[in-house]
Amino acid sequence: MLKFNFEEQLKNTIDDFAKSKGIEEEIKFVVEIPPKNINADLALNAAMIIAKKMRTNPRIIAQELIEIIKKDFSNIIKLAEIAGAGFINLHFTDEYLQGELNKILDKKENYAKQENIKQDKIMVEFVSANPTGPLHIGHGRGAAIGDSISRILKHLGYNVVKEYYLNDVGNQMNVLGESVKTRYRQLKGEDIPFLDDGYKGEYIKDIAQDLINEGKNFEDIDFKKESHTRILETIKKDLQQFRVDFDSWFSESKIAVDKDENGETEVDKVCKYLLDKGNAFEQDGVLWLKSTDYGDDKDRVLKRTDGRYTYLASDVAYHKNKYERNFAQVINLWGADHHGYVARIQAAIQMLGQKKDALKVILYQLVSLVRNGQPVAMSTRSGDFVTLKDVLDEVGTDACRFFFLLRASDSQLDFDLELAKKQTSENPVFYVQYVNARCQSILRDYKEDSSGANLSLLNTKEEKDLIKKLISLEDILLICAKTKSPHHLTTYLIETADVYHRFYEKCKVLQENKELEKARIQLLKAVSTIITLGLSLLGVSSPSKM
RNA sequence: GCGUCCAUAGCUCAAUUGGAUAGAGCGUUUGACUACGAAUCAAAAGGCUAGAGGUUCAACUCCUCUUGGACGCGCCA
Repeated sequence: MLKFNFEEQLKNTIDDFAKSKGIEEEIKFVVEIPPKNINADLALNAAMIIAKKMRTNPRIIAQELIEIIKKDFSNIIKLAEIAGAGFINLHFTDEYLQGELNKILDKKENYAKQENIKQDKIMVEFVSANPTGPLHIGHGRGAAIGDSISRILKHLGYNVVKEYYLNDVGNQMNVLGESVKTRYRQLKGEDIPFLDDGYKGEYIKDIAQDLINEGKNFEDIDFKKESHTRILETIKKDLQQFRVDFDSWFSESKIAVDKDENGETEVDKVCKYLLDKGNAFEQDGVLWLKSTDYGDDKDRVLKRTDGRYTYLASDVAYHKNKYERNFAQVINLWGADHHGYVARIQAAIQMLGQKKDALKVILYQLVSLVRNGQPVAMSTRSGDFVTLKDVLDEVGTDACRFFFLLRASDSQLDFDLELAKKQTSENPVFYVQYVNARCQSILRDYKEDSSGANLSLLNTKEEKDLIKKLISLEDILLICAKTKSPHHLTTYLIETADVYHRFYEKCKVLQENKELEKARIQLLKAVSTIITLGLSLLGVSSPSKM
């Protein structure tokens, strides 16, 4: 724990200092891990901010601040120096680094858990693919991101619920049933045309064929129900293979079909509520949501002339339900093709009395499949998309998840199937997993007790760099939580692997000097802990042999 | 036409959300296995951050315009 812990500790010191200079406002300084080309453990920008308010030279302020830091934090900071325009660069004492290393060794897989975190309930809603077909590769990216954010938040100590919203009512389910029914009849030899707007994928025929094989009477088959159930089973199986499990499956029928004692659904009620509050209005036989009041560029239809509700109406009721379940924060993962939807749902939750930031929508860009640098067709003529399962069967869950988590969600992702399968350093998954394999190959043959090793013997540059890298995991997780972006963790693991392999080249672990050997064994244990923990938060395994 | 996101090394992408000399991996070139796993390491080359203005001590990051891409724009879900 480098940055955030230290920021906390410094806050009072800096505020007092600012007050002594006659500044009453809060100083919004940051402590950061400096760019790679800077030789320092942490950098502090407070002097520049204070100097700006005082209209004076930041380097003078920095010098005064340095004296105070040296005095107050001598146990943590061994060197503080001015750099650049007025940055204060800080270097940790060896004792501090060893202490943090010990924390990793003590806490093991519980390292970086936060003790004083707010116990707010957070919901992460993701995938939520319609049960009209198997998950495709795009759903996979959403699943990986949503699941990893949840794992990270959970690890830090938040109370997280992962939910899948199931759009299992509405016309699409009828179309699904009819599609299967038509295929069934065609397979039975009837010469009938397929539906114009039916689902054309091969999986529809597969379901029809299964139903035929089961030999039930045509009249007895509820095609809609059978199709829905079977597809949902497939989705659940795929998610299981992808190591994604949901805490909760929320069916749209709960809010759009189920009625209370007055014969009203949740959708009926929320629309009435919005109408009463003046957030909705009727015009030309249509019920409109006045979303322009909250920044949307058009008002949106809630209820059509034929009396049926739109998808939006369900979604508003669904979000109302989320907040009724006391989620302080709601995170939704949507494919970027739904971006037009953000403004209206943001508008809706504000009408329901929530603050705008009670809902965070993470949009992820679509995935392009590539094989050896050449684009792969994403859908076939028959209407099948490349399914998540196909990709999982080909490259494995580890590689698939890691690749999805490699990039920021708002950048388009090229997924190279051949690269993901490679077992060389070109493939970052193996590069990182190899670290643990190397550690374990030494550790499993080491029979002595290394606890109580003298960690101060770890004093080469490679060893110290490695320790610093390991103990910054906590900061990385906090950054991931703050930005809701797990890719920082992926990048961190690759960097950590890099630092480890460098250490490994330079510092032999097993050797004559038994005291140093012990200390390095302890370091290996810490590396193994951090890599395993980090990968597990991405949902990736870390085998001890590869 | 309107809107959202994007444009960074040959390629794929980072840059801790306004901070220092813009970093990685791959690819390329050159080295390192009679030491714990060479699935590795060391070194080099590679950049006017698409272009033009602006805001400020400080801009890849914020604002305006231009160019080029992806995706939206239904009383579909």
